[in-house]
Amino acid sequence: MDNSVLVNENFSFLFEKDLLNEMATVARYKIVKKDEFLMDIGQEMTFMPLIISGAIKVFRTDNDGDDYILYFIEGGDTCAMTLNCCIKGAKSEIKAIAETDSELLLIPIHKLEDWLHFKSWRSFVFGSYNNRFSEMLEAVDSLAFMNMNARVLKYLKDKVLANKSEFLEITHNTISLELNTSRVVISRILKKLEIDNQIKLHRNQIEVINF
Amino acid sequence: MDNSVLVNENFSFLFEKDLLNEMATVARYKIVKKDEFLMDIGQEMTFMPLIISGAIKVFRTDNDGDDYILYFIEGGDTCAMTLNCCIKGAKSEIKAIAETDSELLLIPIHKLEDWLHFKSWRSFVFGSYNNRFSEMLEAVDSLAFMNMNARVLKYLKDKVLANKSEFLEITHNTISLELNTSRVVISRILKKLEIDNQIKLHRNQIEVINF
DNA sequence: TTTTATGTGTAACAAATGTTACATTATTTT
DNA sequence: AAAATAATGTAACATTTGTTACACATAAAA
Repeated sequence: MDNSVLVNENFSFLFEKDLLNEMATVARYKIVKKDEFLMDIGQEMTFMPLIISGAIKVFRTDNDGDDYILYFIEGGDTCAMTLNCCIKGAKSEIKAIAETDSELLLIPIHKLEDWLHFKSWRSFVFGSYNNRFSEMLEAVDSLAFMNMNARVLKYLKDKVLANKSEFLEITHNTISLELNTSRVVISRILKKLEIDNQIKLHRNQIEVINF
Repeated sequence: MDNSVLVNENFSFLFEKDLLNEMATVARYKIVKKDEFLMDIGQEMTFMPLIISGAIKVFRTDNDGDDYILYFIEGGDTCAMTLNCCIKGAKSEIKAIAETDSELLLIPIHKLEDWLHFKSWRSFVFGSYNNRFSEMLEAVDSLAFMNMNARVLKYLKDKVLANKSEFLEITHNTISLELNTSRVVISRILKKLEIDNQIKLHRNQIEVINF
């Protein structure tokens, strides 16, 4: 399948015709497998990823290497940090990892600015910023206003959306790493959620109920 | 003092001549006093505030009306949430209050998009997004990785920068409201910081030492 | 000047979250 | 099949954060 078909099939509802044509000539198609790194802290970006299918998870990492998950990005969207990097030639402040096998369209970063004369591109860029900003606010909401119990449940529900499945293949330990807490805390909370009939626990799998 | 002088005196180092001229014709000068509201959650924005002098503090509020301070914005900057609102005609997701008496230049929101053909405006807009995004990340860092003790100290130091003074006129109760905790917790931590020689406590005033 | 409201200090206790330790089970490796 | 590894369950305890209660000091209002 050539770029032109790919671009038109996935983004014709988002962008105007001239932009789609330009995109087809400069974009590069890429497949990333689950858990593959897209971007790490301090890394300089050379492209903007547009997500065709799948989902990406975005983390913040502290000096000790501890992670905290910020949000998931799904199809038809892009990562605002990349947007920033484009303009400033700066380094990434976040870490992005494929949540599922995903298809991406990589756009050279200088195109971000070049394409601002396209109305649809401006809407897309500012819309993406807006979405990322809202997700950052949600991350703050969780941390500032919710207890661990509610945060774990929100994490699971967000993950269901990103994976398009109520059956999550994940271990308690992984959850504890992504929420920067300990495995025992997570196991305790998950057990409470199970007794409360919100999830069902299996080895390596959590089923989210009544979603 | 007319608008033209005002705009040129404060933003000539930031924007190109043509843009400064356009700005002078549409901008409105406004003074806000300490603790005055600039923006509330759910409110629709009709202008972008550029900060000439002073500082603004930005909060997130939950459904119970509890606040959490996100960051301070200082001179020569603007609020990214306003930027979002411009494009989407959306409502504010944050609350902004004058931290000190401040001078603002109010720009009608549709200008955000109109002026994107100015290189200096694009840099400013994307730069502002970038700054706001970094500050959101800092807010997450505090919440996800730091204990209350460190968060209070960071809050005080940020406040020193915003106020350009190591003598902060503030009560323990106000701090507790802005960090969404209780007054007793704050008093306890402040006392520890004082014993630790990082601050000095007075009635209605905290002095931050060795800044 | 008396009264009232506000700000701060601190003890005692409660609740939430984090840690250590170890048992049990399932899976993978040898 | 036996041994090693990984995932989960759970008790006991430690630490951090939040709550209640009250004393005392200062400032503002009557």
